[in-house]
Amino acid sequence: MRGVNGPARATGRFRIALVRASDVAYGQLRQEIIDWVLKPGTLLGEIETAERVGVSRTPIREALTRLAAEGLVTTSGRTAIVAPLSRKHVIELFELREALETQAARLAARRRDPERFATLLAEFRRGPDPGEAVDPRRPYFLSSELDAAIDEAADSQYLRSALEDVRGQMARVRFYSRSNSERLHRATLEHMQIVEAIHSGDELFASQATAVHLRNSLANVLESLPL
Amino acid sequence: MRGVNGPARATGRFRIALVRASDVAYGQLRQEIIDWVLKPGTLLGEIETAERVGVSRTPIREALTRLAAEGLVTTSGRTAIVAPLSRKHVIELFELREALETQAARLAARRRDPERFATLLAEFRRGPDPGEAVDPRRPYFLSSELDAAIDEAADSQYLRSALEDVRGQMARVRFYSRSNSERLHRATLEHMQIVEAIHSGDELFASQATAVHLRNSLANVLESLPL
DNA sequence: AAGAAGCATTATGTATACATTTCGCTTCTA
DNA sequence: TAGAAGCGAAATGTATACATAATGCTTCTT
Repeated sequence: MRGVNGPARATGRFRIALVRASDVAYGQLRQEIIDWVLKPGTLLGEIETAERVGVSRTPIREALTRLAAEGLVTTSGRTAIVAPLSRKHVIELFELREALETQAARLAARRRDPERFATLLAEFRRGPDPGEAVDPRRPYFLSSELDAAIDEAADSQYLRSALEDVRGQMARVRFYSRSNSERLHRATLEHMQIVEAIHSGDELFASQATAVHLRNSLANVLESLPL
Repeated sequence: MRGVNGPARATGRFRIALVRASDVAYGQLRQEIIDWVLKPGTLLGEIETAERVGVSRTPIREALTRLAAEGLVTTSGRTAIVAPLSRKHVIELFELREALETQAARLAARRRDPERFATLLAEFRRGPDPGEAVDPRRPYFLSSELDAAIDEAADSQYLRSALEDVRGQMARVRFYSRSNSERLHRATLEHMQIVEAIHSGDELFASQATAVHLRNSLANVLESLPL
């Protein structure tokens, strides 16, 4: 397999940025771990993984290193495995998440652009247009909109990158725990309360409402988690 | 340079674990960054770094990937540089640190072994033995003892690993900001208050005392930081 | 003289070769 | 039959070869 390497290709005046093989490997493995195609504990042999993904061992190694730093892969001795995920792991994940999200909410309340959160609040309050079908994915969309707005408002680089790692883990947890429409509704209400607190610049209540939301969320996850 | 590879060597019934070249590279680069031998913004070319450290590019690449995940190296496009460190970076680092340390203190107060923190408190209270010289490094030693005790008591894996990354960054900041003996004394008093709070199981006060300590610490760092 | 174009050097990204260890299987022995 | 020892296959760790892109310098043109 010669001559397939090189990170980018220039064609005329346009530059077509070919993604690096290590990025492809990282993205694919990450998605497969989140989607439980690769289950917790699965052994990630370099050679086997390289052949499966279709690149050589070098970019696989880099991808595995990155995933290990992100917490999705654990390296026990010489071998890399998909990070285990027990109830204890989930609980500890939420302990980190609580630390990060409450701080992010507090900073967001301190620095937010009120316009931005007024708009977001309107989106939360707006139901489906008349005659339009209810989009079951809308709560998830709104939730990620909120995450993005908080990240932007909090404007704290290190906090943000720590949160990104945690969200990757959360995606994996959420994929496996069954979503409950009753819980989904209540979660949306909790999100609205957080948006309101940030909008009004109430740091304390923003962090408290976030803490409450996370406790409820953890309880729901643990309840619906078949582990 | 052939035949120098291989991760471990078995000799008789003892196994002498040879460290991997990537670990050596990681450790050396990390220390050099923390000690400001490699200053913020320094370009870390793979070839040059490999020759300097004395290994090939492969382990250097892994070390750089790890350092990037840890936040000590920034990768802007294709090139890796030692992570910049402005006042803004320091402030944002403390925003993350506040989130993590207050949570760790809270969890530690919840789960601590009272004996452990009673012992630690005694160590804090004990002055130098009669006739013994005052050890100027003692405050730093006590501080890291406290960190270890909190990590152990909090018993939360993800939180701990996030804290480890932050502490690496902090070591770099601390190395550059001048230590002030007046501040050092007050910091020790603040530490004692944290130990007391955790010892008595007072979660709220443990996190509050930690927050206060971090604010004071940040103020001191910013004051003595020649950036 | 200033700017653009082209070429050479150098760096990164990837693949692969090779040394060594580890792990599993077989076989031998008590 | 159980356990240990030895052998072989496979995997990891490292070095290096090679392809391509980026960078800087020279040169040509207007």
